[in-house]
Amino acid sequence: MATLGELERTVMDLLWGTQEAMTANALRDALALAPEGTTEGKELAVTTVLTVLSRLEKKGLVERERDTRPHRYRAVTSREDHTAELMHEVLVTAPDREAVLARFIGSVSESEARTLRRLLGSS
Amino acid sequence: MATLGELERTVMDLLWGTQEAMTANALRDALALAPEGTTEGKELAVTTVLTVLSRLEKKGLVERERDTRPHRYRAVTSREDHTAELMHEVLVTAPDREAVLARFIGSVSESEARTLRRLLGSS
DNA sequence: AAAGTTGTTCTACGATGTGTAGAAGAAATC
DNA sequence: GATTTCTTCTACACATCGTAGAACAACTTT
Repeated sequence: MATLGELERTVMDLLWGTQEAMTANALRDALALAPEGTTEGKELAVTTVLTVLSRLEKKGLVERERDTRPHRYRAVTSREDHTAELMHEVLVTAPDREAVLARFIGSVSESEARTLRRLLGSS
Repeated sequence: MATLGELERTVMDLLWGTQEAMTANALRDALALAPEGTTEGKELAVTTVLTVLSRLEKKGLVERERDTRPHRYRAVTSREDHTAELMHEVLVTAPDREAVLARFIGSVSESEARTLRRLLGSS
C-alpha cells in the first residue's frame, strides 16, 4: 500500500489543486504559503521539492514533462480517482468484502448515502 | 494512517482468523505453518512475535489479557470493522467525497453493487 | 565562446518504522 | 531454590521520508 509522507502528501494536494503542471520552483513557493490549515508553510530548498517529486514520480503519482526546460510536474490521476483506487485497494484486503461494505455503509453520512443510492440506482 | 508491516499484517490475519485469544507461542507456531499463499512460513523467535504484538497493542489493534500467565492476545476489532474504518479514513482525505464515491462505485463488482443497493435501500 | 545564471541529478544524513532477536528480568514449577 | 517458561529491554539492520549540499548540465548574455 502506497502511503505518502507529510510533504509528499502536501505536494500532491497542490498538484491536485491545480489542473496545470507546475515547476519545482512554483511548488516551492506554493509550499511556503499554502500549508495545511492555518500554520505557516516552511521555506524549503528547491532540491527538497525536486527529491520529493522524483519519489512521487517513481511511485507513479506524478508525471513530468522532460522536454520543457524547467520541467513541469503534474498529477497522473485526479485526487478523486486516486482516493477511490486506494479505497478499493483497502477493500480487497479483506476476504469478506460484502461484510466490509456493510460496515462501511454504516460509517458514511446521510448525504453520502444518498449519493450512493443515486449512483447505484441506474444499473 | 496506520499502515501495517508484512509481519504485523500476517499476525493480524491470524488473530482475525480465530475468534479466540492466542498466546505468543501459538502465534509463532501458526506463523511457521500459515504464511500468505503457498510459501512456507518462517520459524521466528518468540520474542519477535512478542515485539510485534506489543507494537500492535500500542497501535490499538490488539488487546492482551495480562492476568492469565501466558498472556493471550486478541484482535480488538474484527477484520471487517477495521477494513471499513480504514476505507472511511481514506475517503475523508479527499474534499469532494461524493466524487470519490462515484469513482469508487465504478470499481466494485456487480455483486458488491447489489450488496450496496440492498444495504442502502432500507434507510 | 567564456562567464554567469538557472535548473537537474547524485549523494547523503538524521529520524522513524519494521523485522529480527539476544540478554536480562520476573514468575511459575519441580 | 533450581529449572523452566514467559515477558520486557535493548539493539541492530534495512527501508522510507524530510531535508539539502555538491556536482553536473543547460540556457543567456555579453
